[in-house]
Amino acid sequence: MALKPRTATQLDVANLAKVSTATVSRVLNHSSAISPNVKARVLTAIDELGYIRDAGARALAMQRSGTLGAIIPTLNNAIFAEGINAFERTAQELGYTLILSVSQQNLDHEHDLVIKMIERGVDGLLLVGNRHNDAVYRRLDQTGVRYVCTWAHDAKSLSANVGFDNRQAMHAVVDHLFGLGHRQIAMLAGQSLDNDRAMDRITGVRERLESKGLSLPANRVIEVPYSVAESRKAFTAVTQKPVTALICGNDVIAYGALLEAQKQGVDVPGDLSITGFDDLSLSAELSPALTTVQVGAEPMGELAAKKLIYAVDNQLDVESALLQTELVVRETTARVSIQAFNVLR
Amino acid sequence: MALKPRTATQLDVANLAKVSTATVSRVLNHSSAISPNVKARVLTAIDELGYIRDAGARALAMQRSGTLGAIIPTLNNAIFAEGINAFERTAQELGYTLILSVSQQNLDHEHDLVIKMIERGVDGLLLVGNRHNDAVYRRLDQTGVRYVCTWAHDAKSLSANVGFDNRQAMHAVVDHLFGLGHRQIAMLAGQSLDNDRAMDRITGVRERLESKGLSLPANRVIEVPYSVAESRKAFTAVTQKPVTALICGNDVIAYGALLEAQKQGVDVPGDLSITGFDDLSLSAELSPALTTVQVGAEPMGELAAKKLIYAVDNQLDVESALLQTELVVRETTARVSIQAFNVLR
DNA sequence: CTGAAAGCGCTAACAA
DNA sequence: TTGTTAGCGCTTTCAG
Repeated sequence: MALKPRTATQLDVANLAKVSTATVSRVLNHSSAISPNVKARVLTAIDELGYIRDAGARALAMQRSGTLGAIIPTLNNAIFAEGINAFERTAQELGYTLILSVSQQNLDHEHDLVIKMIERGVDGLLLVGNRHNDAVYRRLDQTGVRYVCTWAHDAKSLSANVGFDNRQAMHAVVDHLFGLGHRQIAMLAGQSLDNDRAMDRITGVRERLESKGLSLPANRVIEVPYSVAESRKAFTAVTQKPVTALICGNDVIAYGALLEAQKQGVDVPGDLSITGFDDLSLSAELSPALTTVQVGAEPMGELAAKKLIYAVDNQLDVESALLQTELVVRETTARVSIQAFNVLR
Repeated sequence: MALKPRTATQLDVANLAKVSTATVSRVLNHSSAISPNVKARVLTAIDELGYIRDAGARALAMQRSGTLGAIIPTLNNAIFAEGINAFERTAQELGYTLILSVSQQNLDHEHDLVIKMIERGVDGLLLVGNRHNDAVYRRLDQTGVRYVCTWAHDAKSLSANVGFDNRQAMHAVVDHLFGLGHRQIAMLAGQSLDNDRAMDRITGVRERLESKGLSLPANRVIEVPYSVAESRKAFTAVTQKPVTALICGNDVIAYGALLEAQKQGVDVPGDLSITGFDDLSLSAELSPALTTVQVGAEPMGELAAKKLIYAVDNQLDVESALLQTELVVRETTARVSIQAFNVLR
């Protein structure tokens, strides 16, 4: 069966049921009252022909596709996968279909994908972060496609945000470590190029340290890809100077730091405290269990879908929502010890 | 801006450029030779109006959407996320857009999603596994939508398969453990309901054990959801009887077993050998590093996209491909010790 | 090389 | 309650 057979159309159904196509459309859409008799005939005809309607033609006529787009940096990061999983599930429940594209963390590429999404006629679009090419905003405004930026929340943003405040979340981390007596703090951050969330996390750490009279000099922060292996490689360099606490850009990076510390015989949290960000499900299971920031990717994905669809369905602007993060203190952070872990180890 | 502004159409471009819509279509599709002068006028008009074409209308006219569908059990499993990430990337590179739906591991739900995919006019469809409702196969044949079943390979399957042999992969695991002297083997499997891959892995273990004169009685295999926490809970029960080796349905389950063993003071691999399945990137980093089966989700996703698109573009049947899995022996498996780990621990 | 016109499958007035 | 008739925005013969 290499040739695409011509499938039944509404017209075929109409002919078989001896009604007009308009009537078929009506029973399919429950749009107006239909006599039981006619309705039954139509339903039978549909069944008999195995008719499946053409959503594309429908969208063309209705000027509404029933699809939502989502453009994310990568799927190879459990936290994005979890958020999109929830977004898709919610969209599905509310009658929408998901079109998904991955930008590979490249904003120019993201722009091209936005155009493609508009071509596809998505009714709403999910984007990650608050940093996008100007052309993206221009196109979105021009076409009136509603969109929501997630994984971040900036009160000053002109776009709708359903997300959390990355900087503030890091403030809580710094406060926690400071309260435990840590003064020698370094950071293993995510790569900030084209990534405002990673940037905000660095900024959050830095500004909070400075507000306490400390600092985060450039040589105390190393940026790495979100990967355990890469994180391990950078661990030694970032702990070269005396360091009692290491703040990681996300949980995956923290796993790398923790595993490498253990391999090098550095006691966590005795010699070194480590924190993560995301609270992946594994983080609670490790030993020592990881102190981290819970971001709630699942509720975020769900809420983003709801807000977006509500706006689309009611022709309103998308509403923002600020989600709260929570510092989850577990076993990788402890009061700084007398003989702090240092370069002499 | 709550109202969707009317956006420029091909007709607007045509008017501004003083040509016919057919010409606009031609320059957009590079379909036939155009005089440089006319082409320039069209391009200018497009730019001036910020024209973006309507893929839906295009699909209706061409009877081809340029989209690929994918229906997967869940995204909350790194291995699926990785496979889909590769599938999407490849589709994108070849000019296709991905429509993604999650079936939540429910075959009836999957059927509904297949119908929706057909409504959307996908040119090709990716499915996971070889077990689907009869109606799914019927609809797919009826409409002529090409599809490929992944994450499994069965030479007897009537559908195209791009995947690996789950049973055979487990044979290698059993052989490995047997070679190390293990005779008391139990299994912490994935849930086999609506999941032929999980089922095949159990079958693979069982048939290989039996071929060696051993057995896998029902009380030696416990099925658990793919979650570290759930796996930990089941660990004690499955190791109740004397057991020297534990085969896990995937890496996540193996993580749970490993962590719980460590917590209970069971030495791995001294007292108990543990194996996983998938070879997630973390598996190589743990200590002890996990012995597992590498399945290559990334090349599989890529190949599935290529095979599917090739078939669509050339009106051919989709070709199957059998991918090889590889047993990666690391540190969680070892020769069975004299005083085997047993119920007396 | 370019234009005119038909039509992809559906919905939405407007009539009846 | 039902049918008729325009399109929705695009591609594609067929002429010229």
